[in-house]
Amino acid sequence: MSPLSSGLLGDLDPTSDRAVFRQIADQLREAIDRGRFREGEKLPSEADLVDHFGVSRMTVRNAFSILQGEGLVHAEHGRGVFVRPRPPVRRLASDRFARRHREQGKSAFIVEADAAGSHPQVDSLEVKEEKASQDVSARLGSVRRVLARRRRYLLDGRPVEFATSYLPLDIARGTPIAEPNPGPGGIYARLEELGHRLDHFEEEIRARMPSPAEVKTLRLAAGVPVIHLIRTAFDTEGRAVEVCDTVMAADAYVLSYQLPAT
Amino acid sequence: MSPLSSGLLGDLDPTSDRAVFRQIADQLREAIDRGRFREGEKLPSEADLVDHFGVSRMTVRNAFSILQGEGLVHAEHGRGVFVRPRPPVRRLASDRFARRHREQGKSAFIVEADAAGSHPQVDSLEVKEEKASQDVSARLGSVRRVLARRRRYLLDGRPVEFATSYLPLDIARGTPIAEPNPGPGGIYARLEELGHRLDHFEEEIRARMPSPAEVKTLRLAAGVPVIHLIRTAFDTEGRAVEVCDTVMAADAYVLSYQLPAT
DNA sequence: CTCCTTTAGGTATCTAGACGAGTGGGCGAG
DNA sequence: CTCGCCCACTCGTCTAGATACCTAAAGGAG
Repeated sequence: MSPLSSGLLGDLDPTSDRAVFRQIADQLREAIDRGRFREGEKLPSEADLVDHFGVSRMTVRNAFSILQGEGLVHAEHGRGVFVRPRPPVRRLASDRFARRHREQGKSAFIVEADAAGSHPQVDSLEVKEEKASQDVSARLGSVRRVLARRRRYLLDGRPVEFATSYLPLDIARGTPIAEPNPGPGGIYARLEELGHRLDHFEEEIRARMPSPAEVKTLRLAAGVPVIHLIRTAFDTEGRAVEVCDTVMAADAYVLSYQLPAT
Repeated sequence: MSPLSSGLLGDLDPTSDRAVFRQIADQLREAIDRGRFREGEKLPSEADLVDHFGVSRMTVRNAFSILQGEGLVHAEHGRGVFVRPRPPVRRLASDRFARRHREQGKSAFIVEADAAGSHPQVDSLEVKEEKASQDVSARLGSVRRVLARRRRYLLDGRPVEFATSYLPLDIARGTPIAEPNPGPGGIYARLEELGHRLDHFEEEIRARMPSPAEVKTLRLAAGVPVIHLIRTAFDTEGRAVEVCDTVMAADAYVLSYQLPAT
């Protein structure tokens, strides 16, 4: 019964080359951008728009699917289509692996989330030895088998990233690193105790659309890309001692780096 | 005419809860992942799949639209649907603004692309004074108006990124920085000549789906996110002397950073 | 008052078909 | 042999339903 309170949306331009469903998407997008619909607010229903624009339902759904692909809205079965709220983001500073942050007790993720007032969780822990992929082997310097540590991170119940660390067996086997809980300061603290003093990290960053498996693991909404980060840790002798492969929900992160100008 | 050479695709599972169009998308995705269809290769036409699976055309199109959203395939009007080739990527190293790279002559982008054997172009140059956005003003330390330098970068004819640099007027006005071509070494070289010795940069990285305007400017295919990078340059006195806002086609870039472990 | 059922209003999926428009190969006219 | 046209194939857009299933609120049974 909401006859689309007049003024929110305009009319179609039948002379335009632009497809009708695109015009509808354009109008909705603009209305959202202008704040006519606020975050979390319900958009007009498909039926409302069918009436308003005098088009068939598929055309309206087509328009919505564009906006979904852009990550602007999300549909809830049986409820409606809503403006997607921007979730709070986690900022990753480039000094997040500084030694001083390791001295503490808990893992970096937990400490940081607690400080930000969120409720952190770590999940689906798995530690096992396995064959190194070609890529990991190349990064670690031709290792055949590795210790893999898999885990998923959640913030206030929402999965935000999952990561796998790979370590050469000659370093990790039989050490606390091979335990589910490696102890205070995480595996970097253990690596240093084992005599592998860390020198620097190298991070490679890509962004892409998630695979279906990633959508499931991170419970991603439509139109949310992932940030794929591959970090390699080097000790003072120049040896790569760990590769960490991380996939993050892009809408939950801002990465921050400092570069010297020299 | 191509009755879908048997074996490439299987059958539907009518007992499955999974929607038919998802099952079709799953099969196509798996076939692509397994290399049954190679990069650039044409997938079966909509009509082929309608015959093969015995479903309506909209159902097949729905399946294709999923794969398009994942960035796996792209459709060409009148030709077919093709496996999207992975374009060559540009690697951005974290030392790309090191002073030694500035001494040369040409801009960083040109030098680097030439070295990689590609044909670089810079485009849609615009230099003008304007009101600072709230965000830019905050980053530059409460400046009201700024000099904005806009440009777009292309590699072998393909747009890969566009960027806007913002500089405080008291620094840039009346200098070569306000010229379309700031001269060898780019604006960072000019800033140092003007006495603003650069100390470090701060980069903030986000990934998201592009706006329609960004799709147009970067000629982005469906299912390709953008990397949004905001760099702030600081001089040795701790003053922010430039903010550069860059939007990159995510499928064309790998960013690389070095972090100290100390 | 609580709990279950009903029902109205949403979206999800699917069908069947129509017309438009871009592409590229074949064929006939010259 | 060459050029231009036509046609088959292909994706793009749109219509008009039908059925399924989910959600939330109203109403009735206990």
